Amino acid sequence: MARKILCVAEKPAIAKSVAQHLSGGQVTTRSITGNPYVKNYDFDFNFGPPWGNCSVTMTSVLGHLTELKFPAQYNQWHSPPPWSLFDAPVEDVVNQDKKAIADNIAQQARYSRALFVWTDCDREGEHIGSEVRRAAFQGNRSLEVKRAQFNNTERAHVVRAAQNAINLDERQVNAVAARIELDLRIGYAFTRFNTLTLQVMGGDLSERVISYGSCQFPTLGFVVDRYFRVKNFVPEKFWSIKVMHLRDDMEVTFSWRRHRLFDRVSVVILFERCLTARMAKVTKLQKKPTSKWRPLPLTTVELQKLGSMYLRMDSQRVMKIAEDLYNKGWISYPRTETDSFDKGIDLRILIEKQVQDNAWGPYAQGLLAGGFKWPRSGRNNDQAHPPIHPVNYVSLAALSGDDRRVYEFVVRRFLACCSEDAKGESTIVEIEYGDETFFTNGLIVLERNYLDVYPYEKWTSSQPLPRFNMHETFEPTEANITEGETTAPGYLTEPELISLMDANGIGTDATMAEHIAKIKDREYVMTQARAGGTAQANSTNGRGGRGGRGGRGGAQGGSNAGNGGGGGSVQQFIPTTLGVALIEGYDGIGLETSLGKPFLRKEMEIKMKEICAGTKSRHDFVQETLEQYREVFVRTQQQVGVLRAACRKYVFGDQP
DNA sequence: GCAAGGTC
Repeated sequence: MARKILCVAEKPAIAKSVAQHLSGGQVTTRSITGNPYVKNYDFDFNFGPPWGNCSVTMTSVLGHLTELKFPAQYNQWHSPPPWSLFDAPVEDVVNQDKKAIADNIAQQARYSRALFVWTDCDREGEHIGSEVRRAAFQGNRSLEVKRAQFNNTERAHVVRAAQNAINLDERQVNAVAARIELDLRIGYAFTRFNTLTLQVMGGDLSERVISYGSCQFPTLGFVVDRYFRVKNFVPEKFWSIKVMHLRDDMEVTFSWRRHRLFDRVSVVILFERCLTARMAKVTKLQKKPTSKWRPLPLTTVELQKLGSMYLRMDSQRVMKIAEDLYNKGWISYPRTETDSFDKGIDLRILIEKQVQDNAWGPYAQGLLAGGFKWPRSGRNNDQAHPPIHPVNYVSLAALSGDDRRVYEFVVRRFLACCSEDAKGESTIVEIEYGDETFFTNGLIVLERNYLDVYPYEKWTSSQPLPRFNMHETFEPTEANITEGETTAPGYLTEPELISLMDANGIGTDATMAEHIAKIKDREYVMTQARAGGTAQANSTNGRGGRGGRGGRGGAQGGSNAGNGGGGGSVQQFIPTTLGVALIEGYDGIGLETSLGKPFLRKEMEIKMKEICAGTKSRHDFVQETLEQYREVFVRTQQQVGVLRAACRKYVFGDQP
């Protein structure tokens, strides 16, 4: 065997399954000294030209290998002063707990011709690849470095990746290197500044760390923003017209096309015209097929949102359980942005494994017997992992409490994805009455399809509608003016917060739950059960004037959550006085790029993409961004009184 | 005593 090649994956599980596939099962496993998780796998593989048949050692890291740090002379908080961290030297060091892993790589590199990087195909993965390269060069400077491109560990795909390796993408490496540097400098500088300038105010502020992070602050900002919208909400009166008609012992309520108006006099005038007209006329009678779309393949963000909505677990708990289920081999990798299945994956085999279950087995059987439909494709693909799906069957009896509920959700969601949409027939009856238009909807659910295996969503037939004829006229049984008042939105719930973070590029699928936990831990926010225990998100905003059958039907792809089991009430986020003071303080500094808003972080994300596209250099990006934050820093220092005033007002309750 | 990002 002429050549030896070293392969390094991002995590042990990938190293193991890639080794299995490439070796065809002929593999020797060795433990390494100093780390219980990482293993070395030895086998032979033919990489094709120019490498040919090689002896391979496949190993892994555990995520990032190195960490960026300030030198020891910057360890004190007071001096050198916080602002010096903007251009202090930084050094890239191997974490103490990763030392053994780096040494293993260096050692294995010593007799290798080439290093093949098998980290995840995303930006962070590319950077981890560069960290691996550095470790390998410690053992062998003349190593050739290649990168395997793969986004799942299906056998043929892995073999193809091994035989078509490319080079590391230095642009992606640079983009991440810049992010790491910026997060470190800015995070440390503002954390020290906040803590030092506010702790001298004493009292409740004297002992705490008042951290700033490019993700934690915008996350807090969302919570505070909603809090003020609730607090400052002024109810507004509105009026509407409701028409009722009794026919064949069925009572129909027609809703007003205008929905509602905020001016009573206008409504009275329009209403009187209706009464004067006396007769209503059917102007539209439409029956049409409608459907409720089956869900998309499951991503991490969606799992976290729905876990909170359907299972009443906070996002950190859901992720912890999902990781557990993954490590035990029941479900696929739980951190993914991908919401479409690769054409290469054999979904039927995965469905077959679920046939043995008592609860959903028969449904899975039905899919195999002809009900199967290839899942919808969403727009997101991280090019690294497939959507979350069950990979092996485990009986619910073998799982405990919350594990059971998460596994069941993942399975049902997967089976629902592979099903037909629910089908129904919707009827719209529209009438003209005076100068106004009113309508009513009817819905008959004809085929439940995916809903049979996915009880988390509800779609039910409405009360039957009596028969109407086109152009017929009739005198409505009753018509009156209804009155209502807009209601305040609720405080932010976890699914809403995750949606906001996702939409604004705050954190990644793997870290969103951590940022939320962090601002709780720092006592910037607290959670509280929503009074009344109603399940739904907010937006009960002004339903006052709507009548009976309105609003049903045709809820395509909407997120109408059923309560889907899992009692308890929704948790909502309320900022503490400190949380409010920080956001209001920073907003009060008067820069449009307040640290409490997501804009700066969003801009960072855009510029990282530019680096990856080759239209911006790492150096320019770092300098520009540091300049932006330095300006915020200087202004904040000058106007530290504003920040302190906000703390006096909220934390100490002083009257301004 | 500080960040965010990987993963166990």
